[in-house]
Amino acid sequence: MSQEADALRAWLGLLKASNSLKKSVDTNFRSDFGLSISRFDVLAALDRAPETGFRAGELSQLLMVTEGNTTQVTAPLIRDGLVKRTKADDDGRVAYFRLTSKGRKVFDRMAAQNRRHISNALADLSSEDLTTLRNILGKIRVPIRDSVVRKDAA
Amino acid sequence: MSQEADALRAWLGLLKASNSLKKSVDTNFRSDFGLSISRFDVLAALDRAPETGFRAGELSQLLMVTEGNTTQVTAPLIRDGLVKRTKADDDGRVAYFRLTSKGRKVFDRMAAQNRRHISNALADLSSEDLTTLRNILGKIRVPIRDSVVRKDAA
DNA sequence: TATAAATACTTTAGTATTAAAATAAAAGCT
DNA sequence: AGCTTTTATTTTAATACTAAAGTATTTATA
Repeated sequence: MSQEADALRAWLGLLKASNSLKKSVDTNFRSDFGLSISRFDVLAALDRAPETGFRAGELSQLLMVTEGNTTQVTAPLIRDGLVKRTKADDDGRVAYFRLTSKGRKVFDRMAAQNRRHISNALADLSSEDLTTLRNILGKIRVPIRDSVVRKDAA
Repeated sequence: MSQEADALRAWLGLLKASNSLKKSVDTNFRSDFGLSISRFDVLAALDRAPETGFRAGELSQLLMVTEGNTTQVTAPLIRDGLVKRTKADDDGRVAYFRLTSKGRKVFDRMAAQNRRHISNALADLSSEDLTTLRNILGKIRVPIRDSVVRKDAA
């Protein structure tokens, strides 16, 4: 029965570790590049896109955010010339997003700094720790919400 | 040198696990109690407060958020009668926050559901996994930002 | 081929958050 | 007692996010 308590403690530890490291990454990005971690995430996703870029929907799925969020987070990146938004010529509804060369340059510098930052934060973890961590995290099963209102409760 | 890559992968796994479980907890809280995870966090902190409650500053520290945030997150809880805000009578600047009995009742139900939810999400982790996870997470050292502008750079 | 339905995205309204400015009260000089 | 500084909290302006409503555009169908 103490499994509940142990699980809860582990979860709180997970949340705390992730929050504080994330906050530190964000602070660094903001002061060194004037960009938030969310904007960095967009650049990182687009860096792996094909020539044509990603559609808004694809980008949202990769970033695990709503499409409305994608529209908004990309806006300042477009304004600042790091991302280019193009309308598909075969379907007027579709928008493609891709990195500009300026965007790629900025991303490369941010990514390099981020690798160092994270590597430093995890320096006390052995190579085995890193593997173990990933394995354990992989065992977490996020509960699917089952209480979705059934329209036809026949 | 591939430590950097391994560390980065572990970090991304950590972020993903924590984000998705947090989102699922939040979704449950909202649909079952109409409260966000942030508001639950306030109730949880106040549940452990002494009779007098916590001051705004103490609460902020515990929650690891700014005082401005505390003012705002508590506002709707006060409006809805789950939290009581009292001015200290010996120091006009200080505000104390504590749970009302209604607040405590709501918290108890939320906490119970949360324990089940988390326990379920971590059901595949052995008792040893839970310990190992906490140990590994404890090895993470969040980098202190050293670039603070020194006013007297003599 | 006109209209209905579906799709792709953007906009809007609201919550959560921070940093910085504003407010108010207490404490420390002189 | 009257300034000045410090302390405690709130308010304001801005970013990030979601859900739901709105806008086009395309596809299906009668």
